[in-house]
Amino acid sequence: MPELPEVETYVRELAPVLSGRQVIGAQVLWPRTIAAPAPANFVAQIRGQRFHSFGRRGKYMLLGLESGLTLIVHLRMTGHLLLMPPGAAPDKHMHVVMALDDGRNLVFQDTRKFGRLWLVSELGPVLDHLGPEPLDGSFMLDDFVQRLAGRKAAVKALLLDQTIVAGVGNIYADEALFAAGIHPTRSGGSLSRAEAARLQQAIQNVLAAGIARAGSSLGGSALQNYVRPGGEQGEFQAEHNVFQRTGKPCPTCATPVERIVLAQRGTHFCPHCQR
DNA sequence: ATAAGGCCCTGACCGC
DNA sequence: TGCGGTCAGGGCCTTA
Repeated sequence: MPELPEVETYVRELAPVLSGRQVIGAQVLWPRTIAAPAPANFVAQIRGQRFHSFGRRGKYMLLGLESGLTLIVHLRMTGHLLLMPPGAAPDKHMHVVMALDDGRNLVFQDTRKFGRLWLVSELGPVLDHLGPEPLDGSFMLDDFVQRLAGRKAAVKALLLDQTIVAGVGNIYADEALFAAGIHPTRSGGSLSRAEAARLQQAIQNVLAAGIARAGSSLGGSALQNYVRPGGEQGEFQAEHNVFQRTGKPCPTCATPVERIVLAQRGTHFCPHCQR
């Protein structure tokens, strides 16, 4: 599933190939994909726009256009933003097709239809709810400690809350808790300052490592899982210590990795190393 | 304010 | 082989 490292990989790989390209037309095949504006207005407004700048906030991709509008893309579970050569075969999961001036198509494809696109002049309404960005120096220990203080919810659930820290999803939450040696069911408020500091550092480390390996592609078909804009897989799954490794030995102590359900999410951890 | 649960979706997988 | 049921899950919404 696309989290911060996967979205960052998208931005880095799309920037050099999309920069300066113009959208000459667009089709919306599943209207609910367009969060704003109304789909007909989205089609009218994106026509003629030229890609100009590339950024990311949490799990949101920010594709800046020359006019000042921004195309915001959230891939959610199974979304892909693919750059397809001329004449590539369409499939039923392609919900938005943007024709580019070089003959290629920029296609939003999403099996489960949870992903969303916005075309907006102001980012605030879409992004303002997000907590600090974990890798740009705005993720401060004092603030993190304060956000966890008094919280009874499991620390794993709090890591998935995008208002506490932006961009962490199920994979990197489990991996960060493992790296910090913290049990996922611990309440947020029960963490000492030293534990919060370890967790903060672990979040930054696993996200940076994920980016360095172009994200995590898990088993299954390309339709279901993260692949890069050109269709290639990421490589960070080879470095997962606990995520989707139920029953396999913990790399540190060889205790079998356990799986529980927490906040409606599969949660993987080492019962010996994480306390 | 916080926590918990439902909802959106559909392919993969399981048991019969 | 075919079929029905269950599962996965990010963010948003409702409820308590």
